[in-house]
Amino acid sequence: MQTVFDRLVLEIANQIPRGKVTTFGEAAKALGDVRAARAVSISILRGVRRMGGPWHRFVASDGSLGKFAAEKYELLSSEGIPIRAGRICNLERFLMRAEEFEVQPILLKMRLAQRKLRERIILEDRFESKELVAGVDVAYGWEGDLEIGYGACVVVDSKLDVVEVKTVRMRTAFPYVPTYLAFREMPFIVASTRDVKFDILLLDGHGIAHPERIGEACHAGLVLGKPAVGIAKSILVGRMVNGVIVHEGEEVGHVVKMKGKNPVFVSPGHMVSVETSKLLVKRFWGPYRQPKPLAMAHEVAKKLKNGEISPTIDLLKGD
DNA sequence: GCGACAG
DNA sequence: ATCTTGTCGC
Repeated sequence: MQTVFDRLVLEIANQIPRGKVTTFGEAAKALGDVRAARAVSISILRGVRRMGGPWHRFVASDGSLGKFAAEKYELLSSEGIPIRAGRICNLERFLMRAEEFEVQPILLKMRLAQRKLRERIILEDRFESKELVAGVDVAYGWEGDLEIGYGACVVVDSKLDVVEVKTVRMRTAFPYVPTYLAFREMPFIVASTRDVKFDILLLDGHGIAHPERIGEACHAGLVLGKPAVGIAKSILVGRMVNGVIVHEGEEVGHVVKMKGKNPVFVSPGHMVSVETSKLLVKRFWGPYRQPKPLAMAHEVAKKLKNGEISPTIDLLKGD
Protein backbone atom coordinates (compact mmCIF):
# COMPACT_ATOMS: atom_id res chain seq x y z
CA MET A 1 0.00 0.00 0.00
CA GLN A 2 2.81 2.31 -0.79
CA THR A 3 2.71 3.41 -4.41
CA VAL A 4 0.42 5.85 -6.19
CA PHE A 5 -0.97 2.87 -8.04
CA ASP A 6 -1.82 1.12 -4.78
CA ARG A 7 -3.62 4.18 -3.49
CA LEU A 8 -5.71 4.43 -6.66
CA VAL A 9 -6.62 0.74 -6.43
CA LEU A 10 -7.72 1.34 -2.85
CA GLU A 11 -9.87 4.27 -4.00
CA ILE A 12 -11.60 1.94 -6.43
CA ALA A 13 -12.04 -0.71 -3.77
CA ASN A 14 -13.71 1.80 -1.47
CA GLN A 15 -16.18 2.74 -4.21
CA ILE A 16 -17.63 -0.77 -4.43
CA PRO A 17 -20.69 -1.02 -2.13
CA ARG A 18 -21.84 -4.13 -0.33
CA GLY A 19 -23.67 -6.36 -2.77
CA LYS A 20 -21.56 -5.28 -5.74
CA VAL A 21 -18.29 -6.53 -7.23
CA THR A 22 -15.92 -5.57 -10.00
CA THR A 23 -13.29 -7.45 -11.99
CA PHE A 24 -9.53 -6.89 -12.00
CA GLY A 25 -9.88 -5.92 -15.66
CA GLU A 26 -12.65 -3.36 -15.07
CA ALA A 27 -10.60 -1.77 -12.31
CA ALA A 28 -7.58 -1.69 -14.61
CA LYS A 29 -9.69 -0.07 -17.34
CA ALA A 30 -10.78 2.58 -14.86
CA LEU A 31 -7.08 3.27 -14.32
CA GLY A 32 -6.61 3.59 -18.07
CA ASP A 33 -5.47 0.23 -19.43
CA VAL A 34 -6.68 -3.38 -19.05
CA ARG A 35 -3.07 -4.46 -19.18
CA ALA A 36 -2.83 -3.46 -15.54
CA ALA A 37 -5.27 -6.21 -14.47
CA ARG A 38 -2.50 -8.36 -13.00
CA ALA A 39 -0.98 -5.40 -11.20
CA VAL A 40 -4.42 -4.62 -9.75
CA SER A 41 -4.74 -8.14 -8.38
CA ILE A 42 -1.30 -7.98 -6.79
CA SER A 43 -2.14 -4.62 -5.24
CA ILE A 44 -5.42 -6.01 -3.89
CA LEU A 45 -3.76 -9.05 -2.37
CA ARG A 46 -0.68 -7.38 -0.90
CA GLY A 47 -2.27 -4.07 -0.01
CA VAL A 48 -6.05 -3.90 0.36
CA ARG A 49 -6.36 -7.41 1.81
CA ARG A 50 -3.57 -6.96 4.33
CA MET A 51 -5.07 -3.72 5.63
CA GLY A 52 -8.50 -5.28 6.02
CA GLY A 53 -10.15 -3.51 3.07
CA PRO A 54 -12.86 -4.89 0.74
CA TRP A 55 -10.45 -7.09 -1.21
CA HIS A 56 -13.09 -9.77 -1.78
CA ARG A 57 -15.15 -7.58 -4.13
CA PHE A 58 -12.65 -8.13 -6.95
CA VAL A 59 -13.12 -11.23 -9.12
CA ALA A 60 -11.92 -12.55 -12.48
CA SER A 61 -13.65 -11.52 -15.71
CA ASP A 62 -15.43 -14.86 -16.03
CA GLY A 63 -16.92 -14.55 -12.55
CA SER A 64 -14.54 -17.05 -10.94
CA LEU A 65 -13.16 -16.01 -7.58
CA GLY A 66 -9.41 -16.48 -7.98
CA LYS A 67 -7.05 -16.54 -5.00
CA PHE A 68 -8.44 -17.28 -1.54
CA ALA A 69 -11.66 -18.48 -3.17
CA ALA A 70 -13.02 -20.16 -0.03
CA GLU A 71 -12.59 -17.04 2.07
CA LYS A 72 -13.92 -14.83 -0.71
CA TYR A 73 -16.94 -17.11 -1.14
CA GLU A 74 -17.96 -16.66 2.48
CA LEU A 75 -17.59 -12.89 2.40
CA LEU A 76 -19.45 -12.40 -0.89
CA SER A 77 -22.21 -14.80 0.09
CA SER A 78 -22.80 -12.85 3.29
CA GLU A 79 -23.24 -9.76 1.11
CA GLY A 80 -25.88 -11.41 -1.02
CA ILE A 81 -23.81 -12.36 -4.06
CA PRO A 82 -24.98 -15.70 -5.52
CA ILE A 83 -22.15 -18.11 -6.28
CA ARG A 84 -22.40 -21.57 -7.83
CA ALA A 85 -19.57 -23.88 -8.83
CA GLY A 86 -16.99 -21.29 -7.82
CA ARG A 87 -18.49 -18.62 -10.06
CA ILE A 88 -20.71 -15.62 -9.52
CA CYS A 89 -24.13 -16.14 -11.11
CA ASN A 90 -25.39 -13.31 -13.33
CA LEU A 91 -22.16 -11.39 -12.88
CA GLU A 92 -23.39 -8.44 -14.95
CA ARG A 93 -26.20 -7.86 -12.45
CA PHE A 94 -23.71 -7.21 -9.62
CA LEU A 95 -20.82 -5.86 -11.63
CA MET A 96 -19.48 -2.33 -11.35
CA ARG A 97 -17.89 -1.34 -14.64
CA ALA A 98 -14.89 0.89 -15.27
CA GLU A 99 -16.99 3.95 -16.16
CA GLU A 100 -18.71 3.88 -12.79
CA PHE A 101 -15.52 4.51 -10.86
CA GLU A 102 -14.26 7.97 -10.15
CA VAL A 103 -10.52 7.63 -10.19
CA GLN A 104 -7.53 9.20 -11.88
CA PRO A 105 -6.79 7.28 -15.13
CA ILE A 106 -3.11 7.14 -14.38
CA LEU A 107 -2.15 4.71 -17.14
CA LEU A 108 -3.86 6.86 -19.74
CA LYS A 109 -1.82 9.81 -18.57
CA MET A 110 1.33 7.73 -18.76
CA ARG A 111 0.45 6.69 -22.30
CA LEU A 112 0.02 10.32 -23.29
CA ALA A 113 3.37 11.11 -21.68
CA GLN A 114 4.96 8.37 -23.77
CA ARG A 115 3.47 9.82 -26.96
CA LYS A 116 4.78 13.25 -26.12
CA LEU A 117 8.24 11.98 -25.23
CA ARG A 118 8.68 9.78 -28.28
CA GLU A 119 8.78 12.80 -30.60
CA ARG A 120 12.32 13.42 -29.37
CA ILE A 121 13.72 9.97 -30.14
CA ILE A 122 16.68 10.03 -32.53
CA LEU A 123 17.32 6.82 -34.46
CA GLU A 124 20.70 7.84 -35.87
CA ASP A 125 24.16 7.20 -34.45
CA ARG A 126 25.21 10.07 -32.21
CA PHE A 127 28.24 8.80 -30.33
CA GLU A 128 30.93 10.81 -28.64
CA SER A 129 32.80 7.55 -28.16
CA LYS A 130 32.13 3.83 -27.93
CA GLU A 131 34.74 3.08 -25.28
CA LEU A 132 32.57 2.77 -22.17
CA VAL A 133 29.40 0.72 -22.18
CA ALA A 134 27.08 0.61 -19.17
CA GLY A 135 24.56 -2.13 -18.42
CA VAL A 136 21.78 -1.66 -15.88
CA ASP A 137 19.47 -4.19 -14.28
CA VAL A 138 17.07 -4.31 -11.34
CA ALA A 139 16.11 -7.18 -9.01
CA TYR A 140 12.97 -7.03 -6.86
CA GLY A 141 11.81 -8.40 -3.56
CA TRP A 142 9.15 -7.90 -0.89
CA GLU A 143 9.52 -6.91 2.73
CA GLY A 144 6.00 -7.48 3.99
CA ASP A 145 3.78 -5.38 1.73
CA LEU A 146 6.68 -3.13 0.75
CA GLU A 147 8.31 -3.85 -2.58
CA ILE A 148 12.03 -3.09 -2.74
CA GLY A 149 14.13 -2.79 -5.90
CA TYR A 150 17.88 -3.36 -6.16
CA GLY A 151 19.46 -1.57 -9.12
CA ALA A 152 22.94 -2.10 -10.52
CA CYS A 153 25.00 -0.31 -13.14
CA VAL A 154 28.16 -1.98 -14.46
CA VAL A 155 30.49 -0.21 -16.91
CA VAL A 156 32.96 -2.08 -19.10
CA ASP A 157 35.63 -0.71 -21.45
CA SER A 158 36.46 -1.84 -24.97
CA LYS A 159 38.45 -4.78 -23.58
CA LEU A 160 35.32 -5.86 -21.66
CA ASP A 161 37.09 -5.10 -18.38
CA VAL A 162 34.81 -3.82 -15.63
CA VAL A 163 35.76 -0.24 -14.80
CA GLU A 164 32.91 0.85 -12.53
CA VAL A 165 30.03 -0.56 -10.50
CA LYS A 166 27.31 1.46 -8.81
CA THR A 167 24.27 0.12 -6.99
CA VAL A 168 21.14 1.48 -5.37
CA ARG A 169 18.49 0.13 -3.05
CA MET A 170 15.09 1.79 -2.79
CA ARG A 171 11.36 1.27 -2.72
CA THR A 172 9.56 0.52 -5.93
CA ALA A 173 7.37 3.38 -7.11
CA PHE A 174 5.24 1.58 -9.67
CA PRO A 175 4.22 -2.03 -10.42
CA TYR A 176 5.10 -3.97 -13.52
CA VAL A 177 2.56 -3.37 -16.25
CA PRO A 178 3.37 -4.58 -19.78
CA THR A 179 4.27 -1.65 -22.07
CA TYR A 180 4.86 0.69 -19.10
CA LEU A 181 8.06 -0.92 -17.83
CA ALA A 182 10.03 2.33 -17.97
CA PHE A 183 7.82 3.89 -15.30
CA ARG A 184 8.83 1.08 -12.96
CA GLU A 185 12.53 1.04 -13.66
CA MET A 186 13.56 4.59 -14.55
CA PRO A 187 14.18 5.64 -10.93
CA PHE A 188 16.70 2.81 -10.63
CA ILE A 189 18.32 3.61 -13.97
CA VAL A 190 18.70 7.27 -13.10
CA ALA A 191 20.03 6.62 -9.59
CA SER A 192 22.46 3.86 -10.56
CA THR A 193 23.96 5.84 -13.47
CA ARG A 194 24.25 9.20 -11.70
CA ASP A 195 27.83 10.51 -11.80
CA VAL A 196 28.87 7.37 -13.70
CA LYS A 197 30.98 7.90 -16.83
CA PHE A 198 29.82 5.93 -19.88
CA ASP A 199 29.11 6.38 -23.60
CA ILE A 200 26.37 3.87 -24.29
CA LEU A 201 23.62 2.37 -22.11
CA LEU A 202 22.39 -1.20 -22.43
CA LEU A 203 19.33 -2.45 -20.60
CA ASP A 204 16.95 -5.42 -20.35
CA GLY A 205 13.85 -4.59 -22.34
CA HIS A 206 12.92 -3.12 -25.69
CA GLY A 207 13.66 0.15 -27.44
CA ILE A 208 11.36 1.11 -30.31
CA ALA A 209 10.05 -2.47 -30.56
CA HIS A 210 7.11 -1.32 -28.44
CA PRO A 211 3.43 -0.76 -29.28
CA GLU A 212 3.93 2.99 -28.90
CA ARG A 213 7.48 2.90 -30.29
CA ILE A 214 8.90 4.02 -26.95
CA GLY A 215 10.14 1.18 -24.81
CA GLU A 216 12.29 1.47 -21.73
CA ALA A 217 15.53 1.91 -23.69
CA CYS A 218 14.08 4.94 -25.52
CA HIS A 219 12.82 6.41 -22.29
CA ALA A 220 16.18 5.93 -20.60
CA GLY A 221 18.16 7.32 -23.53
CA LEU A 222 15.99 10.43 -23.65
CA VAL A 223 16.12 11.08 -19.92
CA LEU A 224 19.89 10.54 -19.68
CA GLY A 225 20.67 12.16 -23.04
CA LYS A 226 22.77 9.15 -24.03
CA PRO A 227 22.74 6.49 -26.74
CA ALA A 228 20.73 3.54 -25.40
CA VAL A 229 19.96 0.05 -26.67
CA GLY A 230 17.30 -2.40 -25.52
CA ILE A 231 18.03 -6.13 -25.27
CA ALA A 232 15.02 -8.37 -24.49
CA LYS A 233 14.63 -12.11 -24.08
CA SER A 234 11.22 -12.22 -25.74
CA ILE A 235 9.23 -10.21 -28.23
CA LEU A 236 6.72 -7.58 -27.09
CA VAL A 237 5.40 -6.58 -30.52
CA GLY A 238 6.16 -7.47 -34.11
CA ARG A 239 7.19 -10.63 -35.89
CA MET A 240 10.54 -12.17 -36.78
CA VAL A 241 11.28 -11.94 -40.49
CA ASN A 242 14.72 -13.17 -41.53
CA GLY A 243 16.35 -12.08 -38.30
CA VAL A 244 14.58 -8.73 -38.29
CA ILE A 245 11.75 -7.66 -35.99
CA VAL A 246 9.03 -6.14 -38.13
CA HIS A 247 6.15 -4.26 -36.56
CA GLU A 248 3.43 -2.57 -38.62
CA GLY A 249 5.64 -2.77 -41.68
CA GLU A 250 8.67 -1.19 -40.01
CA GLU A 251 12.01 -2.72 -39.07
CA VAL A 252 12.17 -2.02 -35.35
CA GLY A 253 14.96 -4.36 -34.29
CA HIS A 254 17.09 -7.45 -34.85
CA VAL A 255 17.26 -10.98 -33.51
CA VAL A 256 20.81 -11.60 -32.32
CA LYS A 257 21.77 -15.26 -31.99
CA MET A 258 25.18 -15.94 -30.47
CA LYS A 259 26.70 -19.39 -30.67
CA GLY A 260 25.18 -21.75 -28.11
CA LYS A 261 22.95 -19.06 -26.58
CA ASN A 262 19.27 -18.28 -26.78
CA PRO A 263 18.46 -15.46 -29.17
CA VAL A 264 17.93 -11.94 -27.82
CA PHE A 265 15.84 -9.21 -29.37
CA VAL A 266 17.70 -5.97 -29.92
CA SER A 267 16.08 -2.63 -30.65
CA PRO A 268 17.47 0.90 -30.55
CA GLY A 269 16.39 3.23 -27.77
CA HIS A 270 17.88 6.61 -28.61
CA MET A 271 20.82 8.14 -30.53
CA VAL A 272 21.62 4.84 -32.21
CA SER A 273 20.42 3.15 -35.40
CA VAL A 274 18.78 -0.25 -35.71
CA GLU A 275 21.87 -1.62 -37.45
CA THR A 276 24.44 -0.19 -35.02
CA SER A 277 22.41 -1.50 -32.07
CA LYS A 278 22.91 -5.01 -33.34
CA LEU A 279 26.63 -4.53 -33.92
CA LEU A 280 27.14 -3.07 -30.44
CA VAL A 281 25.40 -5.97 -28.76
CA LYS A 282 27.67 -8.43 -30.55
CA ARG A 283 30.75 -6.34 -29.89
CA PHE A 284 30.21 -6.29 -26.11
CA TRP A 285 28.91 -9.83 -25.72
CA GLY A 286 31.48 -11.85 -23.74
CA PRO A 287 30.91 -15.45 -22.54
CA TYR A 288 27.39 -14.99 -21.20
CA ARG A 289 23.78 -15.26 -22.26
CA GLN A 290 23.64 -11.54 -22.92
CA PRO A 291 26.10 -8.65 -23.41
CA LYS A 292 28.69 -8.57 -20.62
CA PRO A 293 27.60 -5.30 -18.97
CA LEU A 294 24.06 -6.67 -18.63
CA ALA A 295 25.17 -10.08 -17.41
CA MET A 296 27.32 -8.39 -14.78
CA ALA A 297 24.61 -5.93 -13.75
CA HIS A 298 22.22 -8.84 -13.37
CA GLU A 299 24.63 -10.68 -11.07
CA VAL A 300 25.39 -7.60 -9.01
CA ALA A 301 21.69 -6.73 -8.59
CA LYS A 302 20.98 -10.27 -7.42
CA LYS A 303 23.85 -10.20 -4.91
CA LEU A 304 22.62 -6.86 -3.63
CA LYS A 305 19.15 -8.29 -3.13
CA ASN A 306 20.57 -11.29 -1.29
CA GLY A 307 22.56 -9.05 1.01
CA GLU A 308 25.91 -10.35 -0.24
CA ILE A 309 27.01 -6.80 -0.98
CA SER A 310 25.88 -3.42 0.32
CA PRO A 311 24.51 -0.69 -1.94
CA THR A 312 26.50 2.33 -3.09
CA ILE A 313 23.35 4.35 -2.44
CA ASP A 314 20.75 3.29 0.09
CA LEU A 315 17.55 5.26 -0.27
CA LEU A 316 15.77 3.14 2.30
CA LYS A 317 17.53 4.80 5.19
CA GLY A 318 18.77 8.00 3.63
CA ASP A 319 22.22 8.42 1.99
C1' DG B 1 -8.37 -25.18 -25.01
C1' DC B 2 -6.24 -21.12 -27.03
C1' DG B 3 -3.32 -17.23 -26.85
C1' DA B 4 0.50 -15.16 -24.29
C1' DC B 5 1.99 -9.28 -23.04
C1' DA B 6 9.59 -6.53 -22.03
C1' DG B 7 10.83 -7.14 -16.54
C1' DA C 1 10.73 -10.18 -12.25
C1' DT C 2 9.64 -13.76 -8.27
C1' DC C 3 7.79 -18.13 -6.25
C1' DT C 4 10.23 -23.11 -5.72
C1' DT C 5 11.54 -29.71 -5.47
C1' DG C 6 12.89 -32.48 -7.91
C1' DT C 7 14.48 -33.47 -12.42
C1' DC C 8 17.03 -33.37 -16.86
C1' DG C 9 21.10 -33.05 -19.64
C1' DC C 10 25.89 -32.22 -20.57
